[in-house]
Amino acid sequence: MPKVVDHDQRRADLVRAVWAVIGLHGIEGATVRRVAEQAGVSMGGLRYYFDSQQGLLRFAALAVAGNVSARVRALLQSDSDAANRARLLLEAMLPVDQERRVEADVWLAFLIRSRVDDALEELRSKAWTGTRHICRLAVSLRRGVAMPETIGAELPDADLETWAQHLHMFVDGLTVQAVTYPDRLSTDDLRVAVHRQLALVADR
Amino acid sequence: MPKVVDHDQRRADLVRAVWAVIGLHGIEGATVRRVAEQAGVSMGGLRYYFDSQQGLLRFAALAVAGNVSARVRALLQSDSDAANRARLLLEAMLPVDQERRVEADVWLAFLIRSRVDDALEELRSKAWTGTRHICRLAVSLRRGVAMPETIGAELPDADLETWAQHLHMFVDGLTVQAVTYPDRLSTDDLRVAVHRQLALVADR
DNA sequence: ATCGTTATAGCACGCTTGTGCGGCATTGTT
DNA sequence: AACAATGCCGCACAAGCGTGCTATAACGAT
Repeated sequence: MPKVVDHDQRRADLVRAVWAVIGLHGIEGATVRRVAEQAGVSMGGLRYYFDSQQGLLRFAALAVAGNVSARVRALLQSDSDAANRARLLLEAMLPVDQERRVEADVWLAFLIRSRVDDALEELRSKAWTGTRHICRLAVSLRRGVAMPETIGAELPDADLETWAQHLHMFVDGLTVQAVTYPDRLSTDDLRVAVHRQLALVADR
Repeated sequence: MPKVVDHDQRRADLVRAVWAVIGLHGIEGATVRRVAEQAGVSMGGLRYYFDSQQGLLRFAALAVAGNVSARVRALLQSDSDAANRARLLLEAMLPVDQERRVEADVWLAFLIRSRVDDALEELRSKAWTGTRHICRLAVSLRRGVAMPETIGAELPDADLETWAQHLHMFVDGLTVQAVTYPDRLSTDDLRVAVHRQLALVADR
């Protein structure tokens, strides 16, 4: 058996290259050649790990979702007070630092593309369900009611469910603005906005 | 003088073709050939009115902004009660019917692209200013204070300005969700969400 | 009816794209 | 040292792209 490399690690590197390229040139600028160059690999080398461009981009999109998911999972096992956990949950989805802004760039690019690219449809659907679930968790924490256990289950109180819906929209809006107007919405502004929105949820 | 056609009307037709293509295939699918075919024109015929693809797309994007702007202007001269006008102002920016969903598709596609396409930078900047202004108008109407006269001027009351900011994010989030999850957010849902958010602004 | 301007068509070119494929390099095993 | 499996390279090709350009059709003025 010859030369052995860590395939998972290699794929992770290539995915990071995809993110970098999308951050610089948008999703339509994420050509095979450019990704290969960014990764310091030849076209053939890239093709060895991803048999098609669509597969590469799909994998890169799933990796973003995986990042968010991992952060949320880690957070759910922490043990600070409820208000803080609610805030951290939302911030786990948002570009609260410079590195994460690229993540958000990539995410939004894929979300918009998913409207016309069937290969991303499952991702889009799961993204909605996941985000909504996290919003429900945050509302529950802020209101001191039991957190929903199964993903997809609505909150028993219709009013709280509405708050979760509004929080979901607010989060999406924040993402759009952070990505589109990075010079108008600093990471601090973003944090403050989340804090205030959660205060609204708690007050009423 | 020979064959005379209404250039503005012709351009408007071509722009509608651009919108249709973007709605079907996304902005990266908006090739010159496809737009020409959608408009029932040859490539040369299209080129007669737009000397470059970039010019065509840019014009199509500006036309969307023009639509919104026209609706808002018309609304500001109507004379229903304040709460209604506030609601209608926000709805003028949102995809509240099926036809307008395409408009939102196109708009969001351009907004995302503006991050990496310098030709759209001015558009992006003006979009932010305009949207924020409309949000300030809506807040003013709902709170019964004087509406700002100049675009770009912050509301005198810092609390109200914060509400305008949140409304702006909410509107952007609604747009994203209406575009990305049309089957999960009906136009009625959208209207209800706007109504509720404005009620929050009024209540405090 | 003729002319001259304008509107439209469509071909051709150079370029970029994704992908197929044959070959070379690398390295653990024998 | 020799082998063979694995990792990687980079060219070749067809398809699709934006755009330049020339020819033709349409039509108001004369």
